[in-house]
Amino acid sequence: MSSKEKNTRTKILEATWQLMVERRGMGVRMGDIAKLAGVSRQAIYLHFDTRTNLMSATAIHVDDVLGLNERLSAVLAAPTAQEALKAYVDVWGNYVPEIYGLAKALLIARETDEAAAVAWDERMACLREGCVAIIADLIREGRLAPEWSESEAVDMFWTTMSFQTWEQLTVGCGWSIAQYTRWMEIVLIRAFVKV
Amino acid sequence: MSSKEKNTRTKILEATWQLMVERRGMGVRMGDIAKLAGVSRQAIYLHFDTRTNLMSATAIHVDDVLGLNERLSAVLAAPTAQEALKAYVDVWGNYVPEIYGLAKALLIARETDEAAAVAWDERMACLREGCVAIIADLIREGRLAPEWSESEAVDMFWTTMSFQTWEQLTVGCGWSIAQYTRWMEIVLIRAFVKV
DNA sequence: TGATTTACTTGACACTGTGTCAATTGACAT
DNA sequence: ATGTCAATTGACACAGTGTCAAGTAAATCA
Repeated sequence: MSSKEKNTRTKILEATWQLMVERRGMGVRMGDIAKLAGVSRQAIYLHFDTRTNLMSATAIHVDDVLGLNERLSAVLAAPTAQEALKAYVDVWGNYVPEIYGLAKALLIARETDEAAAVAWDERMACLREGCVAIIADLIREGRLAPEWSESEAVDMFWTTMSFQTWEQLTVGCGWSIAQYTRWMEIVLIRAFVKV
Repeated sequence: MSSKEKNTRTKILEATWQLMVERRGMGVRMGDIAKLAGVSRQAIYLHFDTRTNLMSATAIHVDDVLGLNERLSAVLAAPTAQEALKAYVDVWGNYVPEIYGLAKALLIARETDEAAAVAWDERMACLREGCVAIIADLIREGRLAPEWSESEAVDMFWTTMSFQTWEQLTVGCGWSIAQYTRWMEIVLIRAFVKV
């Protein structure tokens, strides 16, 4: 029953996803989504209270389908913290393009909408977990540069990995993903790993 | 004539500034600005085409009054590039709170509005100029870490100094300005200065 | 077979905030 | 007196979200 016939809810989520990616998160109206999903605009409101609600649900759906959690946590199995850090940057750097439009929309909605803020923070909390794990590993290996407290190191690591930084370097400065990961790894290792 | 009696244009700009700061850039309507400026809503449209236009003009006005350019370029007189870098982080870290609300609004408008994008990019170009100068000084002193190309170093420096990074560390992680400048200096010096 | 339920459609409408327009006022200059 | 400039007033168009009430069509149950 989960095979060919998608239910309305899923059709809406996937239409939203597609449009958000296509238009990089901009100018996606409820009516557009309804049309693409082959459903009436009001049907959307039968499943999602508000636009923001729909965006949050879509973000969760996408992370679910693409398996961000699995991808990120697989990385923590690396033999050393330093290798885990590098792999982490790789996974994230290559993941962001797949969610760019949606993430952008959520980030903008975040400023004016509580539900969007919660949805965004949940996504980013997942990223932060990996940062926590990697810094903890560095400490365990005795290789965290000594000036850092654990929490400050996590904050800085997480911030450096942020969506906005990714965006400014790639979209803003025209960097390739390869450039992003290369320099990111260098900066992070210099910042956190004792020489 | 420039003394006590402000002209309408200036009254509007200062009302906008005040409200943007008070409300951190959110929910500031044209009518609110008009009321605070003691002027009709339509008077605003006599001076500024659109809301975004007003925001851009306000941003320019504020940078002008606060003298960001002077503050930033004063820094470049430091004896060494490394000291200039530190001073640069200090100036910027302490400047951002003064423009936070307005910058935030402009950043959001940037996504949907060409004029806002231009205004924002102009502000950030000014920040970038300092980054260019400092990296150039480092090269002149032979102290830029050798893997960096000049342009990549500037991109990374500029991105690390970005408004969004400042925001995530202070507003998001609860850091003080002192924490921000301390760690920022450490990360940047490790990233760029040859040991 | 007919009654009820469930999911969706249709079209109209309220609301918010931006931007437009036309008619009007008051001050000041010639 | 007349013209002009800056601002006011109130009405309105427009876009997009969210609401509402009535209607339809298929599935489920008796």
